[in-house]
Amino acid sequence: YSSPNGQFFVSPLDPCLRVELQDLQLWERFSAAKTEMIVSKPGRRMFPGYRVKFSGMDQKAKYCVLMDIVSVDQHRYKFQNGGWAIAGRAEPQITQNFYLHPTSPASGQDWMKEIVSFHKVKLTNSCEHATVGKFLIHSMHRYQPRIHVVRSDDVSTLHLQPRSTLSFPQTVFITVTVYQNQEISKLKVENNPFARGFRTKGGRNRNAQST
Amino acid sequence: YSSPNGQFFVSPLDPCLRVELQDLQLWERFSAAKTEMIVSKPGRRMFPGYRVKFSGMDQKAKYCVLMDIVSVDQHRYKFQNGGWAIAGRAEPQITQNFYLHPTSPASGQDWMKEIVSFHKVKLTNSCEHATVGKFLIHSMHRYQPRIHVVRSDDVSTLHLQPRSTLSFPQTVFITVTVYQNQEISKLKVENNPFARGFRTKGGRNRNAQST
DNA sequence: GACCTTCTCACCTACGTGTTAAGC
DNA sequence: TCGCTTAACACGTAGGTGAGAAGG
Repeated sequence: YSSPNGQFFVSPLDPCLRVELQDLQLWERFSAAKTEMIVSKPGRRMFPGYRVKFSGMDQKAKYCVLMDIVSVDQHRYKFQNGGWAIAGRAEPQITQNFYLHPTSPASGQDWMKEIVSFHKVKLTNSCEHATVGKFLIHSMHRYQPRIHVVRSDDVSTLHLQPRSTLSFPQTVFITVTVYQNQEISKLKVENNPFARGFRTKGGRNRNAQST
Repeated sequence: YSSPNGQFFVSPLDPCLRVELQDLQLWERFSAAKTEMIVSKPGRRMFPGYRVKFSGMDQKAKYCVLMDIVSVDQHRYKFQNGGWAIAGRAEPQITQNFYLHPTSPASGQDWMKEIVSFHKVKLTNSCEHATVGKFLIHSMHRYQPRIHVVRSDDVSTLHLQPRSTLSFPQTVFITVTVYQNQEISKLKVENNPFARGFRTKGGRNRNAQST
């Protein structure tokens, strides 16, 4: 279902619909080093932020857009000798929790007008802190963010309706409470504006993805 | 339709519904000095923030809550000799633009659970900057914010459905681009946390309304 | 000890304030 | 000149960073 470069996704349900992952180069640099995302009690944003662009929607039809994060496999991982290794069976997967993008419902025209951003969602490992916009997931597990598109403006019956589900392999990540791979923390510091305080005095990368 | 102290409002459409203005004392101190609100091109928040509390809703019914801002009279005003005076006819009123509270639609139970805040809405005098959550209004005119409650979860037909409309006389204000009355700017500085930098070194009023 | 989590911190981004001076 | 608007500014609030120490 993907285009040659993996940037676009096509849904069998809605063959015209196209979804394009933003900051693709950045995602691929992280992915090549095995992306890590911090998970914390109060919740931590993802970096890079999850942002997509839609095209091929019916301009006048109404759509809802959702996001969720699902397990990629049944393993628990550990970082050992500079690499990731399997370290036993996964914790039982927590019930999927969909996050409805606050623009929902909106017309295809509105969705396609500008980039749709999920950069404010947070990852938490604490049930008590798991409120709307926070995904409750386990540390040391591999996850995949996904996008769901539902052609409807009835928010109350979304779960009953057919949906197009799309995911980008570049966005798979392992959750950690502290970064394990120095290459990852280096990429974070170099590209996340909020971590600018940790950059070496060189002063490059002033134009990276803004939040 | 109001309770003796003007704090509660009752709708003929839904006699059980009660709406209570928050920060009533603060609003009344501003109102006594003739409230001014800054209107700017990029948009300016109101202070005090517009916040209400609902009670008497049907716990399980679905409601949408909207806000708008309407002209109080047909005059343009000017500040002269320490007071406000009429200075000609009003500019033609701009088409009413409803702001749907992002919690909509939600159950009565959800609406009554916590204070419903519109403190993030902004006032602008520029068509180009008038996006969702911004009210386009004229400077030097008098306005009244209002709340609308619609018993429905169908966002697409809200304008066709019966609504309960409520307004608090304490929240009437005159728009300005620069504060005219020193008493108003003093009240703003003393009570708005974001203006703390302009307070005299006394350090009082540390516990005023937070945004 | 080994491994992972939690807390606190300095340092940033982002943006809400009234004031002031310049603009029209 | 007068009246009003705009833009730049210093100074706040609010909250997003990874590092490092402490805890389990």
